Amino acid sequence: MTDLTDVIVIGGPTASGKSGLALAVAEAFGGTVINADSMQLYADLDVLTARPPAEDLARAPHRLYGVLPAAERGSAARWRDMALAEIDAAKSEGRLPVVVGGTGLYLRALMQGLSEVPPIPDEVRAAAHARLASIGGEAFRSELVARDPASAKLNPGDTTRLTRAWEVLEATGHPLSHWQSQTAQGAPENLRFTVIVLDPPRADLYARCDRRFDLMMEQGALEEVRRLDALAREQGLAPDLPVLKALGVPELRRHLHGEIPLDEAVALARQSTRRYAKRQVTWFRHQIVGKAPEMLVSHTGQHSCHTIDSPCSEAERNAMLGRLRTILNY
RNA sequence: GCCCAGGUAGCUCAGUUGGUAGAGCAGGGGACUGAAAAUCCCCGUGUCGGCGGUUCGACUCCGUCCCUGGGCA
Repeated sequence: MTDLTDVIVIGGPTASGKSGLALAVAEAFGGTVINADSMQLYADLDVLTARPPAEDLARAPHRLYGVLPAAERGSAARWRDMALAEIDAAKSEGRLPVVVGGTGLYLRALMQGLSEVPPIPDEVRAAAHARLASIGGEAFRSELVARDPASAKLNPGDTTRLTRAWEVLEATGHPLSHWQSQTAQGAPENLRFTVIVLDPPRADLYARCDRRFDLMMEQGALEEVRRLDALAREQGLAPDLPVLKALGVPELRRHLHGEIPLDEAVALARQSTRRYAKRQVTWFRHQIVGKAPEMLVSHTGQHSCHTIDSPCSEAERNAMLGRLRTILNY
């Protein structure tokens, strides 16, 4: 053995069976499951984010599920810090960290690191939004490009990245591209990642997405959104908070506000779930699997990446556990 | 059986006075560095229901047959 700590990373689109596989791995190797899903982080979304049920939580330690209140904003950097801390904690208990989730950016941030951009004050951030809202995307982009030519690659409609570029320039005096080219956290030391990416056939995946949303409705998704909606009203939550953008939340809220019938809300929510799954497939294909070699090369070069089709079948799952047994020398 | 209205992309439909088709949705592909379940970008060839006919040329006009709605018997 080495002084490295093995970390299992499980990614893939929503409803592909990640959580089930993670639990199986954790049970087989004495692991701790660590959430890498941006929405399962929030306490107020339980059924709608398909958080593991109580009986699963009882079978292995689970971390970073439901740890943030609705009013807070998570971020890739914040999650990375929390995840590294949990990996350390698991390590000190002699448990295998099993990081699982569909937020590709988080997983890549964990394995590859982010640039070290100074924190942006809330006022600057608010100013960026205000400016964009007052002059529009085209003009906002033009202004930005005049000061930071590298941001010319951004599309006028890409408001998220435009405001990010603007606020970094404004708050730090350097363009975002400067930070991105000059700083990088890199891969964490003393960790060896074994990445498993789930990639079910598209038709199966979509069928599972649809079925799962129906199941969420049966489990009280509407009630959950009703509570969240009431909370948003009482606390005057900002409409652009991440929780309020979780799949199904905007659609079900529209129904609760009397704008659309329930069946239409459900159809729309299933639709956005499928689209999201497709985006995830693209992300994992190019940003994780496609970049795995360069991303995974770190202090030992021993990391590995595996893609499997159907983690739902007992056979595939057992085969994967067998491979891990070899990799982990267990 | 008769009378209407339709049969055009996976779905719902446009299609100008005949010059071999285009929207929305669905779907597909892609981007992605502190909001990422976010935010964006790109992609439309299909026996125009079948077969005949008129015409230089038919999704378009004529005939006929098939199918689907609705009405009358």
